[in-house]
Amino acid sequence: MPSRARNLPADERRAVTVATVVELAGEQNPSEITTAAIASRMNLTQGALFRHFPSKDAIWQAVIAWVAEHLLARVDRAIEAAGSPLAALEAVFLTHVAFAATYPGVPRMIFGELQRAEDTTCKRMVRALLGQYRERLVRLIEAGKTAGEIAVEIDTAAATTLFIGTVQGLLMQAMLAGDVGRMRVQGPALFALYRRAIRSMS
Amino acid sequence: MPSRARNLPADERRAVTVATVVELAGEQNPSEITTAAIASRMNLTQGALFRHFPSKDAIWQAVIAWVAEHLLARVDRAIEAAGSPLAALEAVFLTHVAFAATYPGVPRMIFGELQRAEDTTCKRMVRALLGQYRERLVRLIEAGKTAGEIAVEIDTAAATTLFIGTVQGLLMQAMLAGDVGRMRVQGPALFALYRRAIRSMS
DNA sequence: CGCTTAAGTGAGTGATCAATTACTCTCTTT
DNA sequence: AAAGAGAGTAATTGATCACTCACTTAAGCG
Repeated sequence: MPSRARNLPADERRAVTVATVVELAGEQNPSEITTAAIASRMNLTQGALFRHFPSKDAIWQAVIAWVAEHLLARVDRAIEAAGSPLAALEAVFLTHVAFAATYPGVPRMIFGELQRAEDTTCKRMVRALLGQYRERLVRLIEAGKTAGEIAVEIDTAAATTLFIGTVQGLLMQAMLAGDVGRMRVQGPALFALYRRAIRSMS
Repeated sequence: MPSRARNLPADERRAVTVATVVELAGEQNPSEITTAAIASRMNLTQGALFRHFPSKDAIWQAVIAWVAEHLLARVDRAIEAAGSPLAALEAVFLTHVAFAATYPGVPRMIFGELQRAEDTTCKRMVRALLGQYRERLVRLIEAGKTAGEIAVEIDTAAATTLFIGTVQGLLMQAMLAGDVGRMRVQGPALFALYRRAIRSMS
């Protein structure tokens, strides 16, 4: 969202920068996004960015913080609105898929950070985000077991890994086809399979 | 595998180069591997690489061709040795996981290529590889349906996506923990969940 | 209005990287 | 043993990138 307004206050400029990076990451390989490209999209000179961020890495940290905040907020809202643990899992799944379809750059960034070998601040932030996400899944799966919706003999850790992998598979399919919109269409069929994997045999 | 021999014949040098890139990709972000780093690992000067490859991109193409050849060969061997479609699916799964654990750089490369937005030769090769892989999965799942091992009401396309996603989830878990070895341990539990998702209810 | 402060400009700088090139070394073949 | 071909060296080139800085412009406030 390139604003026409000039001389934005610092916090707004930072927010616009984050939004711009998310937008650019949806169009190209995140690791190839240059500060010049970010600035150009914002109708700004490249040097101006460094008035608001001490380094390019700081920009990435701000972006990841934005993602963590918004994704987890949406997930929590989906969980609250659901009537049962299994319904909540489905709502989280569809929320996650919708988020990825809305901001296709986000999964690309997450992938990119994870495949980095060194333990950077960004990678640690991504790891923390996934940890919190996984925490919520564990809680739902355990609740589903006591509610009788999910088979008690299921390995909870494996079930969370499969949940994330299910989203992942959908994402990879979409990246292959270059069509993020199809994710929303294929999502329900994939979750149906996931439900078969974990449901109790009543 | 840096060879001590100097002045290798061209085809051997190309093979060593591919092996070196696969090795390096297991240690660092593939997109950050420089021609200087490859050469240095081979005890060679950077310029020498360009005697054998016209460009850096050509090196990547050779690496992806190597991956496609070896991964598919292992998968096909696993399928042939299995006694039933469902057993073959499990064998493919474990083979894939073992391959990723042996060459941790390979999934990193695949991810990296897929998240590239432009339609490069490398990305097309990765897409072709995944297409052939998916073809084999479709064949096994259809065979499993007629054999009564897999529920006929399953969406075959979704089942292949889930299969790949299952491996994917395992990989992401491993990349997060920085421990590729644990993949082999957690593999069976994950495939058990996948089996629950697709098996027939006899 | 005038002054202060924050935001933005635009031309750098040094580092890094893929690719090139002129030259040297090392095999193989006869 | 001589010679030619192929493999490797080492220095270089041009492009790109993150980051800097002296200067200019705009916004807000008494």
